[in-house]
Amino acid sequence: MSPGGRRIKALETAFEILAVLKENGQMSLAELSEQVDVTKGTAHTHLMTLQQNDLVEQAGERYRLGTGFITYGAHVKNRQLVFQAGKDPVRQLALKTGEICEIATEYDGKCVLLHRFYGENTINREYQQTSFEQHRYLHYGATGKSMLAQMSPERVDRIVDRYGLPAQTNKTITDRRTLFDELERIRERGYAYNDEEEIHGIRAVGTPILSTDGDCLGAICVAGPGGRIDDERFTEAFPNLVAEARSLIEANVQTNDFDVFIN
Amino acid sequence: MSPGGRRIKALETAFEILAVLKENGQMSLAELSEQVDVTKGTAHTHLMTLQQNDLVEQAGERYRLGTGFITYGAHVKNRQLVFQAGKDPVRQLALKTGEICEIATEYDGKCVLLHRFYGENTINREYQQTSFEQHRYLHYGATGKSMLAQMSPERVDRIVDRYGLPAQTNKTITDRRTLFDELERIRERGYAYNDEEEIHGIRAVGTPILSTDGDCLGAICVAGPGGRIDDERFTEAFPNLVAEARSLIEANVQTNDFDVFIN
DNA sequence: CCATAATATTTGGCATTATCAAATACGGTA
DNA sequence: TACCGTATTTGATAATGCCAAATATTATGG
Repeated sequence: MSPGGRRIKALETAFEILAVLKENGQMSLAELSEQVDVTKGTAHTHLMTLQQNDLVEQAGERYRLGTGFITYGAHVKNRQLVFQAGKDPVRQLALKTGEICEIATEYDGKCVLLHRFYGENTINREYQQTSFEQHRYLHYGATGKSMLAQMSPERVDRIVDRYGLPAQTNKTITDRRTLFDELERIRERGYAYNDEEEIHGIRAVGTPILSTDGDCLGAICVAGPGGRIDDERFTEAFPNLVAEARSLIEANVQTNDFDVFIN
Repeated sequence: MSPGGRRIKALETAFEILAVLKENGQMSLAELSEQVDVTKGTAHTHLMTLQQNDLVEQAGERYRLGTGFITYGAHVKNRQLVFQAGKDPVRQLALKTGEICEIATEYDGKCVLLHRFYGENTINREYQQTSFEQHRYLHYGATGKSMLAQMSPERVDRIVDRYGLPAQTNKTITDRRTLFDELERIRERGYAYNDEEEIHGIRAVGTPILSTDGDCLGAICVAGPGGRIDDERFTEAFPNLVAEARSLIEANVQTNDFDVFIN
């Protein structure tokens, strides 16, 4: 992951500042310089440079992350093939099911949530926006497991070695053997279940999105509370709808019927 | 804007790299070092540091911006009061009108698009995702003008001095006098129109969102193609629906019925 | 109104290091 | 195998990031 070589130390200091700001929301210069372990003067010069580039903003005496991240983030998201090809079909999926639908991709062995669409059944604060704020473990959810199922066993092993299989609920897969069996079943079925493995009471059905030459571009899922998702929807209706969306998206990927590199 | 003082030069170099990468999408080391005007060695060390922090990723011999921006961006977005308070009402607005609805805020005299909700009428690629990738001029649209209308004349003057009033279509406001008149009318009405001022064929109705003590937190709007938005909807239905959403949001802001700093 | 304190900001100087230039390694091609 | 065009690493040094201390700012209380 981190191939030996030099690093720019000043940049690493800046990253520490950004990480601490993300952690704490907003901080005074004194708090910040204490946490990051640099003098106030140093922290100040860094903050000024970051501010000038919109990655930090200052409200009174408090510093926090700036709106520049929003535009950079949008750029990265918009250049994800699976998002470009998937946004319309997945939006349709959310409308049809009335539930939450997500598009995700994988980076560095973790799950990156790209977009979430809300169907009409979904109510206020049923889902945490903060899922976007950190990459999640792949073995937690339907999108993650869909993507794991597309990887070589060696790659899966390496990911598990690196991150382990921490539990999120009492149904989370925490055992390597169980995980490999599950991935096998996902490959057979073509889609993945998540039955309260990440959040109590939440079920989801997901499927990977493959490019023409078989690369896994990401995954999609539909998710909702168990109260609204009975076994019929969970095992019949949703898998069919998800498969349908997948076909649409993969057709989009093939025809490239969208602009990936528009400016 | 840039209060005198020192800067971290290495950080500025990193920002140049990020900006060039955003501009060009993806680049080889050679291209990049040429554009940024540093040696390949220097660029390489920077890229390694950026990559280690997920702000850059490497695909073969090409570098591009990384998924770390997505998580940082989500963090910033989720901490915007207007987004937390507005997301549910504006989603409802999109469902009711069937059109596109947006939540935006202002930073540094520009418009920052936070979120866009799609009603069922909206079709594939009707709107550019790239609006998220850069801050837009405030005088272009309904959200921007709503926010301008809440500022002091001095502040508006300073913004116009700084950015000018560039045209986007032949209906864009390009004259300071006209702008001030328009802002006055917006204040009287309580909402702003955008009749093809930003994009040919697109009309929008927007309104600011104010905090309890009168600060402007941001703005919302509903937008769609002229073909679907006749004068009745434009001047009657939409203003009412937008006003209704505004009331809901401002009530949310007051009661703080959401978690801004959840983790 | 001044004194006090706690903050942010600026400045001087030195040790660290970001940078350049050049050498090396790597990957594809003929 | 030799070649060429990449990326990557390395050595040396001029530049600068950093610390420590000085100054400015802002808020608070008597």
